[in-house]
Amino acid sequence: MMELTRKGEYAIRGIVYLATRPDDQVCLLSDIAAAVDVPPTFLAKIFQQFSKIGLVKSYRGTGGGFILGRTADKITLLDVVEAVEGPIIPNRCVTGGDDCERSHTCKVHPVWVSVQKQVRDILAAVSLKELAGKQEKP
Amino acid sequence: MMELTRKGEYAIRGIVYLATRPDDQVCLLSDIAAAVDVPPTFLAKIFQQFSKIGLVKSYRGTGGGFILGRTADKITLLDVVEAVEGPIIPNRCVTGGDDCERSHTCKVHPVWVSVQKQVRDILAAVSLKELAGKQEKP
DNA sequence: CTAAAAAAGATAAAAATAGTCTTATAGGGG
DNA sequence: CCCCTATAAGACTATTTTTATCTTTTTTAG
Ligand code: SF4
Ligand code: SF4
Repeated sequence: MMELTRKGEYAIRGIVYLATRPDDQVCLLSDIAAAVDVPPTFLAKIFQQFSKIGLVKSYRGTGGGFILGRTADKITLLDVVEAVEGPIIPNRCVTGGDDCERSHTCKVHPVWVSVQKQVRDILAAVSLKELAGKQEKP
Repeated sequence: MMELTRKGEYAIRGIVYLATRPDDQVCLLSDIAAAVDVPPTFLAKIFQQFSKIGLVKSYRGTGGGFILGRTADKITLLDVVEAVEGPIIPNRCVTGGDDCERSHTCKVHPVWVSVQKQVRDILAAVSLKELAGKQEKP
């Protein structure tokens, strides 16, 4: 259970690759797709989602492509995963909107709250900077 | 992402209810299904899976039904969830069988290992006894 | 023998996933 | 202005998974 979809996996690979490139280099989608071995049309959809929420910035037309929307240390794995997979919801009672009428008395409910928090915390603690292994200015 | 399916949710509800019953009382599937508001035929499939791995013990024929396969304190949420949803696999590189050829160098891989461990630990720490709120012998 | 109850397997509708394809839009260069 | 390149957006499709239901078989108490 709880498996990341291909879309999520592709999303991570794509944006991590982008983070390894020089900060100001506009990257072609086709180059990214080839580098991380993802169907280009599928990756296009993913990057469109990134673009909408500002994770990446896109340039159209000749010389166009993608760069990160903010510096790599300000983008976490949680940002990336939630961008394409939606929020981390281990069960329907932890959507924030209190979906299950049993949740007030249910002894299982707090377990899912805990799972959600732990997973979010782990993913939020990892930035693209670390994943890309960018070297600091000397 | 990572949402428990209805099957998983139903499975938990069903077996937790069973754990609230007196230890030696054989319960009808139809009673359990009604009590936890799950389609009886669907719950039947779920309890068949439980039965196969010994989480519950089934009795066929007249007077038949289900009881827990072992005491409630020896059955964890992890047991229940994995019984019907399969192992906790946050990404395809943490199946145990090392599926992704990138996993040796991939910086993301350890994150999924960590997620998997945390979730498993949380679920394994909760037993049906706690969930059922069984009272101790005085 | 018979009625009750779970086991097993076949079937099926609905939803999610994993893509593909086509058209529109924007920008740069000649 | 026209053409080439590149992303944006939306329609479309195939496959897989989920969520069941139905039917037949097996078991067992009485
Ligand atoms: S775990 Fe409890 S609160 Fe959450 S969906 Fe299930 S019954 Fe409802
Ligand atoms: S996170 Fe890394 S090791 Fe895991 S599947 Fe993705 S590329 Fe492979």
